[in-house]
Amino acid sequence: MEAVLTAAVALLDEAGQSALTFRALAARLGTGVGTIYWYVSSKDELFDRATDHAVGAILTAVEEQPQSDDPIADLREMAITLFDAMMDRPWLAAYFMRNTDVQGHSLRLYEKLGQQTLRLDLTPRQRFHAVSAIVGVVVGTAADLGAELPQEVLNGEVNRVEYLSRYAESWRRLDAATFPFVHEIADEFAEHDDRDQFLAALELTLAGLRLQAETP
Amino acid sequence: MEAVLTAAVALLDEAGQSALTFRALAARLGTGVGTIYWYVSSKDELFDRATDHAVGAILTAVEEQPQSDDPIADLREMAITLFDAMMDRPWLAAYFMRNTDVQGHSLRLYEKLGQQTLRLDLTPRQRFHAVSAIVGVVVGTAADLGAELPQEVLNGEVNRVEYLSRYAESWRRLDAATFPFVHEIADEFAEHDDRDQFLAALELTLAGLRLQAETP
DNA sequence: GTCTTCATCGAACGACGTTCTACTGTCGAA
DNA sequence: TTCGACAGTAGAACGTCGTTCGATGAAGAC
Repeated sequence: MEAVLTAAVALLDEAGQSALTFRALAARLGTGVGTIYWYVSSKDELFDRATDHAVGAILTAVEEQPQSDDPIADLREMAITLFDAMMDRPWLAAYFMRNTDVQGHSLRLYEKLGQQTLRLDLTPRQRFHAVSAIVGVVVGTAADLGAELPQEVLNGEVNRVEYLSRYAESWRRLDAATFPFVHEIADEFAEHDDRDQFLAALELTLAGLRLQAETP
Repeated sequence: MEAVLTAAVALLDEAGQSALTFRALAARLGTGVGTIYWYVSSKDELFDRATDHAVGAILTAVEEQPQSDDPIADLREMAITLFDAMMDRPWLAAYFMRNTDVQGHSLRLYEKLGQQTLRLDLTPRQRFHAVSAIVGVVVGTAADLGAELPQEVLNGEVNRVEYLSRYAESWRRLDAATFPFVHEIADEFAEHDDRDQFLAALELTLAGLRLQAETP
């Protein structure tokens, strides 16, 4: 079981979601496909378990983070740790928190985030919505990343900026009168950093949350 | 071409992403699979075009919305319209804005949102990040919705609350000392409404944005 | 020695995306 | 009228995938 999961994670790390097939996994483990079905009842469950296996490492990293006197700062720190881990493993975003029966680590991580909101002056509902919003920002941004690049991931690192500039240029070619915003944005988009984009979105949510916690 | 797209959208509406196959589409149109490949070069492109086809209707709805004197209120209105459309068609979230070369309507919608930020006192980068964050909240929440229910969608409407309560109960069975947050949340989760959850997340982001636009 | 249980294996099935070749109709040039 | 170019159509065929199933081994219990 343990071996199955680490092999599955290795396949996902090496070549992404599409590389994790029962045949490839069986070949890597030197067994037959039927054997894997003895440990796992479907591909969805395989994904769930592999995801939770990887989340385990994130969880310990989050648990080692020292707690400050500002719950919102702690939430930021946790969200960033989670996001960074998902940048390394874009496939994580697609299955994170999808089935907490199987994903015990994910649930613990969710709990960890939620505990910070317990230190804020909020209603239970507000707390629930706050954590959902934060997880949404992390997973939403990371999920985009995972599916963004079509085939350019196979080539060198340079292709990303080239890919973005090609897009930016096609945007600049649009009529400036009907697309004023896209024009203004094109340069930003060409040089944009996914992590900055995530941090900005997170900051907006956290600012809103702080406001909510401070106003009676 | 037009017929292909409307048939594709119909299939997606009736039974979700997995129902849109080249064979099913061909059968519905009374043609062969090869014919569809004459109009569209891959399944990704089919999804992109079908998505943009559906976004067209959303775009006109958004364009008919009257403009108020508060750009942030207008942003809220647009985001809600987009989200509501995606609740009807959860498959939309997975492909929205994925390839603006093909998705002209999506780009126009993006532009529409961006134009509201032009009325705010922000830097271009802040505008870019703001629109990305808002689209992220909409698409992120809607994407969750689309993949949330495993087989329960096949049955009646009652199964959703049953499904949620089963989860909530398994959460309540956890140790109260190590899972204080999950315990507090369980009731909220059992009765939670996806739209409310989205509105709360949106409100946090918009509050943060308003703060950002007001502080020099 | 036999029974039961845990575990392994890979052939086989059906569905999928995609490719390929053959076919039909239409229409301007000769 | 004939002919070839060309826009569309059609479906068999290929390889890959998730999943199922019955056969097979291994190892302790009685």
